[in-house]
Amino acid sequence: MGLAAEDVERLDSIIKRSRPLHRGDHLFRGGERFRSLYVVKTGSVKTYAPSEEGGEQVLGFHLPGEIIGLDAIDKSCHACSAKVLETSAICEVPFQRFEELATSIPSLQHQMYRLLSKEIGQDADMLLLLGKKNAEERLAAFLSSMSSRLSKRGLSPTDFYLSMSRHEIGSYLGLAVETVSRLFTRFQEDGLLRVDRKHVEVLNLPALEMMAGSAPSSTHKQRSN
Amino acid sequence: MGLAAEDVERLDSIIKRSRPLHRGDHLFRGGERFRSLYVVKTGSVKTYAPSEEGGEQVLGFHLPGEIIGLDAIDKSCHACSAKVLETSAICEVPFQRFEELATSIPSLQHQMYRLLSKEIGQDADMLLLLGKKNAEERLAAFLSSMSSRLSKRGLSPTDFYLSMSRHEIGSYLGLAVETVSRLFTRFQEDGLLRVDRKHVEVLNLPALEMMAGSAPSSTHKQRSN
DNA sequence: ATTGACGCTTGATGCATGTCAACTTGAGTT
DNA sequence: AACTCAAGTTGACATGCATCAAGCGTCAAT
Repeated sequence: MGLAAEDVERLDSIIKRSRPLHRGDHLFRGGERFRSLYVVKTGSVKTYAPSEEGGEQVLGFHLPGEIIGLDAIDKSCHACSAKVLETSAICEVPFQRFEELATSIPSLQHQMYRLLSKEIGQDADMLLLLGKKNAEERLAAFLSSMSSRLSKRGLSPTDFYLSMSRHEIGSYLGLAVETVSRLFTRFQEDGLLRVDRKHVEVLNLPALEMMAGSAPSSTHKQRSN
Repeated sequence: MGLAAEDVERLDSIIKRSRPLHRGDHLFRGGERFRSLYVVKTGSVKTYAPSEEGGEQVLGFHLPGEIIGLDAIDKSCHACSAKVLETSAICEVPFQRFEELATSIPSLQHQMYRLLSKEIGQDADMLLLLGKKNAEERLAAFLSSMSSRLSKRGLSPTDFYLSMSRHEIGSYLGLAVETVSRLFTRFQEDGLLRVDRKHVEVLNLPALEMMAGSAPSSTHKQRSN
């Protein structure tokens, strides 16, 4: 991404590779001091805000190639927790060293700005989703997003396993588990998907994307505020 | 904020100050090329995503001291539009120059990371709000936020004018105008506020903050997913 | 194989909030 | 003043989705 080979090497040298982590392991917990960013190599991770009395709000799912912890730079302290959803390989990037390195490599610094900015843009998309879209559009958007993110990594955009539970999907999308379950059933009935537990086959990706693109399916429009 | 006087001067020298802008003026529109960040000096600005057929989703309100345009760094192109809500003084910071400057001032670079990170953290708060909170909690959170942001700038935390319409508040909070209106009325009946058009007096700030802090008021709890 | 726990699905019901409609108010214009 | 128009308020009604409840498949441990 526009870095000299020598710089890539320098960057590589500060990255820590840990042994594979397993389902349920934490990368960090809310309240801990922020030291490193984490990059998913393989597997998947969820970030969530533990709320009082056991409830939790899922803030995001992180697939290979994606970065975790950007929100903690500001306060030098993690506001959320990150938990591994399946056996995963994660790289740790000590932030202070990274920052020193970025100072001497302008193009790295620029990439970092872009990365942070991209995250902000994605959050804005999510805001729009939660603010304006109905249940059906939300799940369609979620599946479209999974599809495109996986295909970016060379995986099938139409055949994949969801490492998160229905409950976690619901929390992420601001829906009840039951609603998510019903929608999976409906999407299958409508010939959009074939679903078996965590295994999803997308049969009609364009239709899903259309649905996600804020075009209510029923003739009845709601939340047009 | 940890910058040498000399560096502050250098930063100052790249900032453009424009004549005051007026209600309805645009800082930029979605699709335009990204060149500068904007800092609100006085007044207020809203950012919004124009959707097809005239509808718009309000993405944020920006008060004095706050920065606009961070989401556009990634694609070098604005994804949303920014419109001035009242007569305002706005500073323009050409981003390319800023970036060059940051390269030679490590502490400025660090501040920039913090700024971007902070934005991400705030978006996460908003995600939580839209995903989990009911109408009452949302408006309480909105008012608490306005209160604290204004007081940071030395303005009254309990007596202020809202420069945005009820419709815009509704769009921002994912609620219908009517719901917002009813809530203002209810808050007033409950002795939390005194409201007259755009003028708001907060009579019981702690109660508002309590309400916003994801504690459902009615005994009936909902959206505990 | 049995048990238990958990995640998922499905149906029935209720409520919060969206939608529709009518009215009021305030601000600007003539 | 009288008029106009947008913004806000309020009431009546409709509905999408949460909630409650029950049942079922799956998996791990015994």
